[in-house]
Parts: sequence; C-alpha cells; structure tokens
Amino acid sequence: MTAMRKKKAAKTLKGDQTKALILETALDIFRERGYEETTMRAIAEKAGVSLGNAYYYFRSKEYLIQAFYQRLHDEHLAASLPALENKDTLKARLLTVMRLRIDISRPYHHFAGVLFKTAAHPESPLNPFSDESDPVREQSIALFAKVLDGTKARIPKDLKAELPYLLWVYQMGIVLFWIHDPSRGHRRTYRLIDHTVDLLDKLIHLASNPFMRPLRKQALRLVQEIREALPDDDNDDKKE
Amino acid sequence: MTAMRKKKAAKTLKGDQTKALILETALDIFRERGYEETTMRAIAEKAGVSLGNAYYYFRSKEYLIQAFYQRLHDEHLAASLPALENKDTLKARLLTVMRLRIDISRPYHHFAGVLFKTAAHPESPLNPFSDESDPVREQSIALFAKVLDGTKARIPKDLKAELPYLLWVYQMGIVLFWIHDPSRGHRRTYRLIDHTVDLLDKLIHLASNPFMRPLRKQALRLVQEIREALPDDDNDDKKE
DNA sequence: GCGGTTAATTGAACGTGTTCAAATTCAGCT
DNA sequence: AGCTGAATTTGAACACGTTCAATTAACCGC
Repeated sequence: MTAMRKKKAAKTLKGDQTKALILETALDIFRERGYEETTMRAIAEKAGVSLGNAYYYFRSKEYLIQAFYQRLHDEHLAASLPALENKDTLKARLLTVMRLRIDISRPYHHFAGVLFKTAAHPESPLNPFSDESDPVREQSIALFAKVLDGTKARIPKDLKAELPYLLWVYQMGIVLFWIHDPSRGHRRTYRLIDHTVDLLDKLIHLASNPFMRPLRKQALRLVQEIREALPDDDNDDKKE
Repeated sequence: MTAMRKKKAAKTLKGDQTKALILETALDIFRERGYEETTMRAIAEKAGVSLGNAYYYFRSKEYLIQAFYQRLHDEHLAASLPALENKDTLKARLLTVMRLRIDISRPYHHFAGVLFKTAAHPESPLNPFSDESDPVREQSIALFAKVLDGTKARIPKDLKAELPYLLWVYQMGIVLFWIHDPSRGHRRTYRLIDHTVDLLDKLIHLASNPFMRPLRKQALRLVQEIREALPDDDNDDKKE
C-alpha cells in the first residue's frame, strides 16, 4: 500500500523528476540573471539539491543549454504547425516560421548570446553540427521540409532536397543577427526577416529557372561537399 | 652615461617588452598544448613574471587571443602582397589570398577553435564585429579591397564597394570550415576554397550583368541594412 | 523481510580565471 | 642625491566549474 504509493510517485523513475526540476530552476535563473551570472551552486540551492547532484544529471553547465535548445525548438514547432495551415505560398510560409522563431526566443534574448558563444567550437556539445545536438537539428530541418511541402512552387528536385538544410542554416544566421540586435522590440530583426525572405523567394525561383541549371548544379555540389565534411549528417548511411 | 644606457634600454618603455614576452610565451604554450589546457599560471611562470602581472597587461585570457588574431593577419598580409604581384584575374588573386590564409593558420589549427568559440558572443572582445577588434577587421577588409583593385574585371560600382566586406565574411566562413576540418593536410578546406572561389567568380560576373541590376540592388540594400545594425562600422563617418 | 546491486545524493576538495591592496621600481624634477 | 607620482609587479584571496570517494535511498530476486 505504501509500497504502491511509492511506486506511483516513482513512475517517472524519480530521477527524471529531479532532472526536470534542476532544468526548470536553471532556466528560471538564466532568464532572470543571464547565463554567466548564474552559478551552478545557485541552481542547486534553489532547486534544493546538492551541487554534486546537479552534475549527476548534467555533465556540465553547457549541457543545460542543450536542453534549453531542445525546449526552444519544441515551442517553435508547436507554434508553427497551426500557423502554417492557412498559408500556401512559399514566401508566406517561410515568413511565418521565421517570425515565430523570434517570437518564441524573445524572453531569452539577453542570455541567448551563449548559445552561439560555444556554437562554433568544434568540441562543444553546443556545436549545432555535433552528434549531441543531432536530434534537435534533425527536427529543425524537418520543420523547414514541412514549410516547403505545403507549397505548390515548382522547385527542381535537386534543389528541393537541399533546401530544408539551407533554410536551417539561414535561420541560424538570422538568430545570430537577432542576438546582436539591440533595437526596440527587435524590429530590425523582423525587418531583416521580411527582406531576406523576399530575396530568398526570388532567388529560389531564379535558381529554379532551367537557364540556371548549370550554376545551380555547381552550387549544390558545393553544399554537398560541405555537408559531407561535417562530423555527422543524415546523409551518412549508419549501416554496420 | 649610465642614465643614457638606461634610457636606451627602456626605449620600448620596459612595459612593452614585458607585454611582448608574455604574449610570445602564451602563444608558444598555446601552440603546444592548446588554449583551454594552458593556464595563466603556466604562462606567467614560463615568462618569469607573477600571475598578477600577466593580468596587468592582458585584461583576461581572451585578450591574448585578440593579440594572436592581429599577428595572424600581419603574417597573412606579408605573405599576400608579394604573391599578388604577378596575378591579374580576380579568380587567381582571390584564390591566392584564401589559400595563404590557411597556409598561415595551419600551425595553430588545433587551438584555433577558441577563436570562433567566443567569436559570436556579443559581449566578447573576440567578437569580430566588436569595437575592440576594429583595427584588425579594417585591415583584413582592406586586403580584400586590394585583391579587387588589381583586376581588370568590370564590376559595377555599388557591388565593388561592398565586395571587400563580403569577401571578408566569406573568409570567416572558410576559416570556420577549416577549424572543423580533420582531413589530412586540410585538403578538404583547400578543395572547398577552389570550388567556392570558382563559384564566387561566376556569381560576381553574373551579378555584374545589367540584367541582374534590380536583384543586385536589392541584395546590396540588404547587406547595407545588416552592416548598419552592427555595433561599429567604417561606414560611420569618423570625421575629426 | 533480506542481501545485494544499482541509482541517487552528498559535501569536501581541487584547479583555474580573476581581483586587489600593498610593495616595489622607475622617470622626471629640483 | 632625494622627492614624488606614476608605472609595474607581487602574491594572497575569492568565486566558480568540476570531480570524486563516500553515503544513503531505491529496487529486485529470494
């Protein structure tokens, strides 16, 4: 009976609860004080666990950010799917998704800098190309595939295959800009999105022109080459 | 007389010597052991100064990297100028400069990751757009202006004005790739340079076509918009 | 219930980047 | 030579991220 209760309480294996508690607490303090200013000791204390315990669940402070990364994507996806339903042009769909990305990220603006701080570091788990961020990257790219699939735009197969990845890279660029954007309400970022989406839309249609085929092929070969060199990619056959 | 000697010895004001000594020592150990693994205490000890003294000359460990940055550019420039003398096409000149960049950087490959680690962090002195890296950025862009000036290529004024900056950004992209490139002799990076330079050459000529004028104008307006949002830029009039 | 095995938790200790008040050296002036 | 203020140098102290051996709690087959 008491045994039953205990089991029920531990249905998420107890550890998962602690892990979630630590993460929530960490994100709370991050949002309030920023990343650098938040100490692991403060997180542990507010969460009511010991310092060592926090490290039992998160191998380092950086791993807390990776969890944040995933959460951000989840919210972005949840907001994007319904918003896409009544849009059918490529331009409108891309615009929607990009704007939502910023909408979702806004509460974390002043500490989002660290996201990119380590992002380019080869050995960091935060590196968006690293194995460890594989799941969220795949999901992010998949969202852009969905953006494309909903349109009637006539895009050549070769380009269409690479576009989700390219748009994901584009999104990283926009977020990078947003991190540096101090303008009120981040309106500069929104304006940049408007203009780049407009331009991208034109470029995609230009690249889809038969006349552009050779140049397009060459550019796509290049993208392929770059992707292959990256540590891990869904292009690899993971057979063995 | 002894006073004379003293004055001569101190013509670099003594402090500069110490600063240089610390920097040399630091770069030595960085090259051997990498950045993270090198402690400020080790640098101070090997340089024969106290720990606090190292901090008197370099506000933080990161500032040592900024000095490294500058040195890298100096070497790059020194190697590029003579190499450019007998090349007159845009393609050949760009290829030369890009390849030299990697040649110069090679000895530091395994610790160059930190360069970009903090590079994207808005508040870091390493951020290539920050005020603090202003001089080396200007010089870097100026090198690409020189690459352009030596060619007979007919490039529209508007594009030609922005190209040095754009090529500098392109170079950052290549370096980013190189940091992640584990291939023997970094041949993947060299291959990427070959292919991208080829493509860039074509794109620049395509964009120079009168037919492309509207799209080019739009793209350039975009570049302008992005540059204006950045903290500090040579577009500001620094009249005095 | 009861060992034994695994999971979870603790807190002390370590190494490192950074700070700072105090001590020392230096440069110019009389 | 002696004084004065600035530049340089020192080393102890601090805060923080991280590690780890030891302790406690939870689970499971008997």
